[in-house]
Amino acid sequence: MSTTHHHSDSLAHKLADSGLRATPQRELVYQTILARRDHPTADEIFARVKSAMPSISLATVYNCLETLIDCDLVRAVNFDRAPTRYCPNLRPHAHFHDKETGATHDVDLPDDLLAALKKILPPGYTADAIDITFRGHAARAGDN
Amino acid sequence: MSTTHHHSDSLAHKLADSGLRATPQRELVYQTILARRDHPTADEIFARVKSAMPSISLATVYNCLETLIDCDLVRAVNFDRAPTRYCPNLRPHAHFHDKETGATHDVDLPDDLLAALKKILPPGYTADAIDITFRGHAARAGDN
DNA sequence: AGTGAAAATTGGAATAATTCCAATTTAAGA
DNA sequence: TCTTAAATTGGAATTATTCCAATTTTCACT
Repeated sequence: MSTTHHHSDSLAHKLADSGLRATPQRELVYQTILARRDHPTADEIFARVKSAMPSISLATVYNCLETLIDCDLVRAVNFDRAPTRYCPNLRPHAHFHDKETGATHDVDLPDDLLAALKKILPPGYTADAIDITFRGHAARAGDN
Repeated sequence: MSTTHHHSDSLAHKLADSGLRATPQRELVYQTILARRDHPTADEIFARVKSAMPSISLATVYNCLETLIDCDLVRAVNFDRAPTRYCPNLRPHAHFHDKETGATHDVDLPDDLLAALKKILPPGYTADAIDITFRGHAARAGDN
């Protein structure tokens, strides 16, 4: 009925498609990533999830994340050597990493640009995935 | 006189520009990265460097790499959570990571594409750097 | 050439994200 | 209900990297 419900269903289906089970831990981790799309780390997800399910372990959070990634429900995002962050945006997009605030924003990637990118590959090379990360800063209110 | 010599000079100059010293360790690490542009890890660089200078330590290799990066002589390249790799190519380029062989190739990035990429940022966002990584595979000789 | 201060190197300990593992718990089907 | 495979759990292990304190080197200035 609710939007949340809708997402749970899609989770259950996607898991079933891969022959996996829809456990409470997996649902919770998924809903938590969906609730605030701020690219949390595994530790942050663990912290958020614990209040609703105090018995969950960090290992399980890692396991769930791996499962969600395998089912293409979540993407892992890496900036340099920093802890991996997790992103529920499945559309093709780049990431903007703000050096000053540490925040991460999604930047939609137009189809034509994606196509242009693939064209710069030498013949014989096939890209299954492209990761694009901008690093910089956003003008703050008051900047001029 | 030699090409190698030329590079050493540029190293010394770039270091001096930043008020840093051109030590034998820094020269050697830099020459080693330049000798085979195969994006080695710190451990690999350490192994290659030890034969010419057995007394060098891994900590020094890390220190030298950090220095070279600060002087813009070398770029750090990260693929997912794998160990950082080091790249002496200073021109704007993307990286192609071959899943099958593990090899990394540079892919030159045309100016117009770079410009097009910067245009997708929302107003107010400024990118100081863009990292682009393709993951995929290269057709092998014999593939059809 | 000699000296002193700052910078660089070194080995080893410390850190931290992630993975591994063996034991227990849970779930789904016969 | 029973069986079996899958999932979860806590803690140990791994590993790239950073930190640290002690030593060595370098450079500028006499």
